[in-house]
Amino acid sequence: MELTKNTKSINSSTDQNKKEFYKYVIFMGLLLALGIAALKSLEYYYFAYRISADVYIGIISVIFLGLGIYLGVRFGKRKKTTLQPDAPAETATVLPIALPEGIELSSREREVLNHIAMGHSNQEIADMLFVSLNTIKSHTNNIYSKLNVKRRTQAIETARKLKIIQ
Amino acid sequence: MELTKNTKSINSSTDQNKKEFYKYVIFMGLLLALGIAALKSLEYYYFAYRISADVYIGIISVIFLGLGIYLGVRFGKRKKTTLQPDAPAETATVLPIALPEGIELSSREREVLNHIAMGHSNQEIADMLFVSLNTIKSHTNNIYSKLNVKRRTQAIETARKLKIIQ
DNA sequence: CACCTTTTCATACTTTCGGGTGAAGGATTT
DNA sequence: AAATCCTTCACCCGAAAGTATGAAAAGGTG
Repeated sequence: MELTKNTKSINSSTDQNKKEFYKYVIFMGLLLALGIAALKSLEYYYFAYRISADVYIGIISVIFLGLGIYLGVRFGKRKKTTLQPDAPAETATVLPIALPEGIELSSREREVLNHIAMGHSNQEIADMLFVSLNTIKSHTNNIYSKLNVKRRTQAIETARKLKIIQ
Repeated sequence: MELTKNTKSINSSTDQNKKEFYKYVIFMGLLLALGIAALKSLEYYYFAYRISADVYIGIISVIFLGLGIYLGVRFGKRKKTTLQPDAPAETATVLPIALPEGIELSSREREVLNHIAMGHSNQEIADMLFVSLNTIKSHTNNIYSKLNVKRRTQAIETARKLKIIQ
């Protein structure tokens, strides 16, 4: 089960990377065109107003330096997110994950689930809702059954993926 | 004891940032000097061998573009190692939400935190990272101390608010 | 090298969580 | 009225999580 999850997330993330790559190729092409246009207009000024050659070269240098830095930062970040094992895997899983049938939490269960996601203990939830600890335990166990999980942290994750909370 | 540890790590990390910053300033200066030298030598060839002006400008553009990309990547990476693992996290943390002093989780702690957020039990995390359960317990307790929480669910909530995860 | 942080691990103890089972009162639907 | 679901509560037991304390090895820094 764990394995299937992993492969799924890997595949989807690869697809996303491809898309991002194409995006960047197009983006770079546009930027390059823009740069050449800027260069040409600069050239116009060069001949029209006779800027010093040094200044001209300096401007070009600065422009391309800035462009390069920008691209570098962009690509650096992209590489970074691609290489990261944790966060991207998770976000990638969010999209293609299957929702387990017509699960419906009751209103009370949703309420308890929200408290769980806020980091409250069962005792705290019981106190806040003016019911007994056992009641909250019942609710939590029902929630776990419906979400098909075994722990409250998993319940938070699953509920988040299913957009039940947040 | 825990507190002292935190403040110490904060100070040292700030110092490290400063040092790294100075390193990069020097590094950039050197690169700039190198770039100018290259430019001048190119200029020499320009006059000596009468390269076409377009080619000359093109070479300059490419050089500075490469330089810029390199610098951009370097800076992007630098930010990554200094602050957080996730690109959006780091940028987002600065802007919107209050960060409780200079909290810095170690890389291993961030790793464990991600596993916690994914709903894994301590035992599962221990198995996945090939360390003992006690080690994970140590990490989790350190995380709780640094995030000033008492439970793993609270840690998830806080980390999410602080954009340390997701 | 000394110092500090990080990462690792251990032991022992307490608290919280989760699983199983059962049940009672209320609301809604059939 | 019977069936069903929701909400409430109880008890017990095992598993997981959390607390406290200590310590040792590895890596980086002055």
